[in-house]
Amino acid sequence: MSAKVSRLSDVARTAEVSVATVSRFLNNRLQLPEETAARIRRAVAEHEYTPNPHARNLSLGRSETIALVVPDIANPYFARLAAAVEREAGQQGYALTLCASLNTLQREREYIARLSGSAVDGIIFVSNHADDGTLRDPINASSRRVVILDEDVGGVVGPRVFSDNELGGYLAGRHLIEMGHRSIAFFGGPQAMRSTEARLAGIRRAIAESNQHVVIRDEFFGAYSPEHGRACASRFLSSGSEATALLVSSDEIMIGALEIFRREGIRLPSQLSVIGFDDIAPFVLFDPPLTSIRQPVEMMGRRAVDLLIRSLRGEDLDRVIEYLPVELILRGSVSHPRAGKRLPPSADNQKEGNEHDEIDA
Amino acid sequence: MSAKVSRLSDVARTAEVSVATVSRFLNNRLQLPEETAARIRRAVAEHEYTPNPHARNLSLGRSETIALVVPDIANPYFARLAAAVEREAGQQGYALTLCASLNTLQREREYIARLSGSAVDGIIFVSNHADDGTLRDPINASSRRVVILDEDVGGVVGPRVFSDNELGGYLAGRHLIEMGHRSIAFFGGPQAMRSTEARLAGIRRAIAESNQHVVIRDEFFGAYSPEHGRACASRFLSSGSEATALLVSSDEIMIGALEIFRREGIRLPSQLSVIGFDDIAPFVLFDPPLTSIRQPVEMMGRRAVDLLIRSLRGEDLDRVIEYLPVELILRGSVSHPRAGKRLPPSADNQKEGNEHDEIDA
DNA sequence: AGCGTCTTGTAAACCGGTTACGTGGGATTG
DNA sequence: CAATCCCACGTAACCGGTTTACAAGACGCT
Repeated sequence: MSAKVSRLSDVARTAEVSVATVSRFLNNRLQLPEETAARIRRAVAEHEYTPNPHARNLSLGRSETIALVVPDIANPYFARLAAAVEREAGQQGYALTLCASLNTLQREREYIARLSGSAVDGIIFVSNHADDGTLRDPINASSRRVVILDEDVGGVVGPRVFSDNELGGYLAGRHLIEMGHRSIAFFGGPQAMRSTEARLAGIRRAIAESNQHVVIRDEFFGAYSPEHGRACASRFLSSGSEATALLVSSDEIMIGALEIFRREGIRLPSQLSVIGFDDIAPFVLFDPPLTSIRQPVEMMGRRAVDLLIRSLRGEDLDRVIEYLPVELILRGSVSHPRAGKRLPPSADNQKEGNEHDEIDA
Repeated sequence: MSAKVSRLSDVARTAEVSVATVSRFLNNRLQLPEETAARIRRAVAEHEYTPNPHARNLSLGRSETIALVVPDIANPYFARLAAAVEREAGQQGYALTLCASLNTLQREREYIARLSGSAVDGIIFVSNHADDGTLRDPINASSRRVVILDEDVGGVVGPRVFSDNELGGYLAGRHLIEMGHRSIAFFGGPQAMRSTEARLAGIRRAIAESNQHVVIRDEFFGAYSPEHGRACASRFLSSGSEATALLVSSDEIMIGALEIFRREGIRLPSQLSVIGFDDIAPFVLFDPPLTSIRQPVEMMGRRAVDLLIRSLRGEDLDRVIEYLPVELILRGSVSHPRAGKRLPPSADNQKEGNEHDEIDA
């Protein structure tokens, strides 16, 4: 089938020069008189020569490959991130290998270990669980070759890129307060994480600036998962909370929460205003269309790649942290608080469908 | 920072044997008396030795890495596929490199070229546009190292994994007919593609089996994109089509179409019943929850990896084609056809929200 | 004693590039 | 005219593994 692949030496022989000459010529490390250059070009074409990447990697000590470690690629948020990272990496001449950590320290460490084995040149590292310290040391040990993305890992030095979570919390909080809400619930991610803290801090700043008496009523923390969303929503409803508005810290949590609200016949936004976070899912088409904080996912991916590659080239980026701006996307899931009292969940107030509330302009 | 990484020779020196002995011992190609074995094991541990992958790859001529070529990773459908592929590959000891083709032949060919350069051992190839023949030859030239997934590429020999698109069309068609629809519209993918043809063929089989007079009214073909979905929906509405039901060939197309239907105030399912295809997006939460054909995405990914790896090991799988079963997920977007006449689109029948129809059991 | 056969191991040739160093010859310079 | 420099390229040593070919010693057998 495919003819034997040609090697550098084949080209050299045909061009009647040494392998060194061909290698250096092809890598632009050598000016040659046009005649010789043409001979080499002709030989390359004739043999359809492409350098063997394994040999090149071994010789060069690098592979022009970076790894992206994410908890789960099927998650649309990480998928978008991965797409952006792949794109930018590709443009810079790097291939991308994909690693799903499933949020386990075990696998995360394994992937970092690939660095020292130099299977990949660098890693973009996204985790979304708290670190017990196990991650910090191996990451720091391979300094200049890791950038942290999306969620901080305590104690590592090195370039980091995040979305501006505090701003997200702030924008959401301000909007809710402006709409008249005075009691706000928060379905957060894992408690110990910087992003969760920052979002909460943002809400608090909005409260402080408002000069109103606003309280954060029900704070629930847990995994970025529909399960956690369902749990939050159930606890929220059965607590009989007086909160009239809700900030939900991720699409995944939102999806779970909405399932429960729908099942329990909670009408949005008249009985409860909600704001999402991430805005990756097609929230325009939800019932109602969801107002949401949008994360700058594409830009995060690109910035991370850029920092990593510059870092690999030797720049000292250890102190750089980028916070990329989020946006508030206004849709139909926030209204003024109304008197519509929510019922605690029970077996018999489940409805087949639910009515779509009118939306306040 | 990190101490110099150790090489095989370091281990050999410490263990007081030759490198060949260590290598063969570590690769289980040599039985050694316990005493020697222990010395080597101790030396390995002491040096924290891991073989240099580049050297290994060069020597072995393979890299235990496969590539997944998809049009776009951000697309949740491909993201799910990628997750499944990564998972299965990882379990079989293979790394996965991710390649976004953006549906361009140019890039698809580049990625296939990486095979002959042996940057990767094999490729799982997903395209979703028709091939003009350019793909067939390079793929066939690297036989035993490519598996085609999800959408056929004309003329290639080699293992292939698809979902059972014909069955999908059939299940959708049968359901619609059973619900009383006699005029069905079809928003398809690209016309020339096998998957599109198969789905249409499925509907036709359902019609034939029904012994009813059923017609397929508006067939629109185009890209798997929201834009195409919007275009389909606009043309469909302005054509004043009499179709009472609609099969939409992908989540992406559906998302675009729903935008238009919503904007034009079309009520689902009373004015129009719809069935989706893919069922990756959280359609439960849509308005109304969407009935949909679900593709066996996880299984497709796993099967593709399995076939590829067996193929790499030399098995002759050139004739195997797997069709994996789809399911019909019943939700709320299909009802009996009603008299509710749809209005052609105009500037003044746009509504802010839309009412949620009751759903027929 | 002589011989075949394990066992245990070594030396060296690969894999296919990159690159430090060297060299012959013509042009330039003191 | 010798010394120097530059051009155009060659030689060979890497990179760090795997693997083939082969050898020395132990052991058993005749």
